Amino acid sequence: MGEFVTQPAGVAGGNTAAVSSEVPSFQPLYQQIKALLTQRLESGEWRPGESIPSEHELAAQFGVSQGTVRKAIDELAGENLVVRRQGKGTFVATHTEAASSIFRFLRVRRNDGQDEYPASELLDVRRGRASADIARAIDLKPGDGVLLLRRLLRYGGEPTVLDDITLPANLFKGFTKERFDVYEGSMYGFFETEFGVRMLRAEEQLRAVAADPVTAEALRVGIGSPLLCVERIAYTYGDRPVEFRRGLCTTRSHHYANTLS
Amino acid sequence: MGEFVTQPAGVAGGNTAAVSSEVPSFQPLYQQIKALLTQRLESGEWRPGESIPSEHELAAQFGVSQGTVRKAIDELAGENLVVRRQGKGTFVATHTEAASSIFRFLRVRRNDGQDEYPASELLDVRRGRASADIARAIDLKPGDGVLLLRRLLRYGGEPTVLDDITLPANLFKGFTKERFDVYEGSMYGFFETEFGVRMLRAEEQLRAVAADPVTAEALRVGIGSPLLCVERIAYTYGDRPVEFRRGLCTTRSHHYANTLS
DNA sequence: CAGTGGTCTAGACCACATC
DNA sequence: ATGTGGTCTAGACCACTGG
Repeated sequence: MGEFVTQPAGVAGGNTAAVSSEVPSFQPLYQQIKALLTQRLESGEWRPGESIPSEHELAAQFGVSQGTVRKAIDELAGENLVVRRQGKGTFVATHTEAASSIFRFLRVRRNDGQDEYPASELLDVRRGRASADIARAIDLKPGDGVLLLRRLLRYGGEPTVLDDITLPANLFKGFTKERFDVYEGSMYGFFETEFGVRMLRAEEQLRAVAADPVTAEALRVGIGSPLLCVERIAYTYGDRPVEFRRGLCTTRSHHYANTLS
Repeated sequence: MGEFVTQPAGVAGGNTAAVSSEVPSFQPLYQQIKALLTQRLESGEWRPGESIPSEHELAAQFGVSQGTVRKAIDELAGENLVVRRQGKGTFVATHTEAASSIFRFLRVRRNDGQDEYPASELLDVRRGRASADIARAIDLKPGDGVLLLRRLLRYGGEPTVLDDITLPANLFKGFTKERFDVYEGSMYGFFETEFGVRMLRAEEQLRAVAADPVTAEALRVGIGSPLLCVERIAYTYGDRPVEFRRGLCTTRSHHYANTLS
């Protein structure tokens, strides 16, 4: 046991003597384990929805106690990289499940409180070059190839959100409207299964804007009507940004829900 | 040791025999400890900013191991009821600290990314009766006495957010504009130190609306301009709602920031 | 039944803060 | 030097799932 250990194992905190001015200057064992697991997750060693080895087995692999592995996995579960299921195992998180996490990246809700999953219609797929703004947002060079999607969300048939989505072209080679239309499920589920791009986290900025003519027609509101503007940058492993999205949303019979805790 | 234990201690999971159809049918020891600690926190046994007993001492009091107390406190810290400080102790969370948690309930940021704490001006304090809507929102009976505050937030002198705040009158007896004006710090800090009401969690609904004449003048925007409308219900211990708030926000040079994770 | 995650213990030692 | 939270261990037992 312990032959797979690539980090100073068995040290139990004895690694105080950092060479020079490093920021952490001390890293708990379970953080090292977590980093190793994250690496293996990112590498695709286990696919989304599959189970990873049991805590016991990982403990043996790394030559540490089960409690230490447990703490590492606890953090991964807290970051939604992984899902624990008692009695069954620990599974790589996936966007392709009807689990409760469907609304993790979808904050637009009906005012009456009913949970309704909207229908998504892809209106347009184009290829283009990143503007300076977009390039800065998703860490590209201006002029890099991007994919431009326009997408409409309908709640109960009512057009509610018009999204403009920008993706780095090199990560989504072979993207076509037809391929998306055939796919059943959420957009992030599509990205995950078809292109291996997993969205883990996102930051959003919300503003109120006046409806421009094109959006007004798509959402069936008057020109100049107030719309909620939601700009999102979504990140994958290593906090690398891989999507910029600008959504315009009618809030006649819907709202954006958020919890502060 | 162990004489303070009020729950089946030392059982180590042996409490399977629930009498009949109860929902949990089994509650981990650390959850019971957590419930006891929450109770003592709510009772005011320790005041905000004060330290609670050490893990070692609590373990002795409850007659359980330190690891079990630790897990209970971990969850309390996760819910921001309590703050851990290595080497110093565990402290009751407070809104009256310039810590990083100042922006926990303040999501309006400048577009340029600079963190600026806005100036707050209380424009009006009135007493009134709860409308049916408000009563439902904060769990009052229609006609119950409420406190109605109007408050303006300025960022760099620029009027940006106009808040209408409704509070149950019985929890805020003796509230006056003068008392607030004298107080230094955030509104929730004021509620906490002056009235013992601690806001722990909030739910918000965001919409885009057109500026009415009064708001337009206060925020120096044109009538009908799009404004971000933020409705909030804030909760204290036991998830009891104790504040309804409706804020209207210009998003010319500001935005509402949110992280999805 | 065996295998998995979940709880709990008792004790050791480390990092940090304070005196 | 002491007391605090933070890490780690080795092992036991429990709850849940599935064959």
